[in-house]
Amino acid sequence: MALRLATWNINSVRIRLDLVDRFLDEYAPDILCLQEIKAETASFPDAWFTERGYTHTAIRGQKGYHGVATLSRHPLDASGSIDWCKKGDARHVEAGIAGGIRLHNFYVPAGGDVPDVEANEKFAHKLDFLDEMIAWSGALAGPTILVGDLNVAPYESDVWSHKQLLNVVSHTPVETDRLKALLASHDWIDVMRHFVPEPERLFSWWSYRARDWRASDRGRRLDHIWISPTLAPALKSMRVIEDARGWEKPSDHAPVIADFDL
DNA sequence: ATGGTTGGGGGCCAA
Repeated sequence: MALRLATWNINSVRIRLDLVDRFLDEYAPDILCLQEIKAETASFPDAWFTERGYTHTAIRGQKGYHGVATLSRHPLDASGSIDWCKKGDARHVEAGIAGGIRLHNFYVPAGGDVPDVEANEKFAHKLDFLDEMIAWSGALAGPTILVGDLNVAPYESDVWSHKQLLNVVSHTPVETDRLKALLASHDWIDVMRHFVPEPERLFSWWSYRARDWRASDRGRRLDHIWISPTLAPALKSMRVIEDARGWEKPSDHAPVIADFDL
């Protein structure tokens, strides 16, 4: 059974329904995982998705900030979420998909501007969140897929300039070390890097603040698709849809697609 | 060294 999975930090789902429509038309994922929906669960446009065949949903929204949604053409079961760092934030939702696979959709805290846990409690929260993920991941059993905006670009070629970003939140050693520990904690296969090994450039996010995001190409790989090693034989391909970053009124993140044959 | 842009929600904060 072919299964196409997509993950996309949409930066407000309601303001970007036209872009989502185009993406669904052109790429037809079976499952779409969104982050930063910026809507309460009750104001999520689920009827809009139902009309387009995404009749199974697992949504965790909150007012104004964050929020994740998993939308599927095939049944989802036993959805749930974890209250990371006991903050009550909507940053994670999980559900069962075909083949007994658990799918976890994450929006890891961005961490603010200053990479110092004493001066910046948002950065401390981000590191605590990653530490909780490492402990959780180490205890996982069964086939699992982890996707989402992890807000960390772990490798040198995941950013436009390793040296210039070493002290920039998303690529500091305390963050990249944690992401590598998280990868090791379950022997995760980093699907994007599986198909595009270092040192090839691989980005999924470009700042809104660039004059010309495509020309300057100062991107980072903040979005991820990871799978349990047992799912490796089912993995077929991966694409970053960079074009979508250039669509009208875009998200600052591009969607990432993985294809499986389960 | 700095500022650059976007969205939500309500008169700035988070990214």
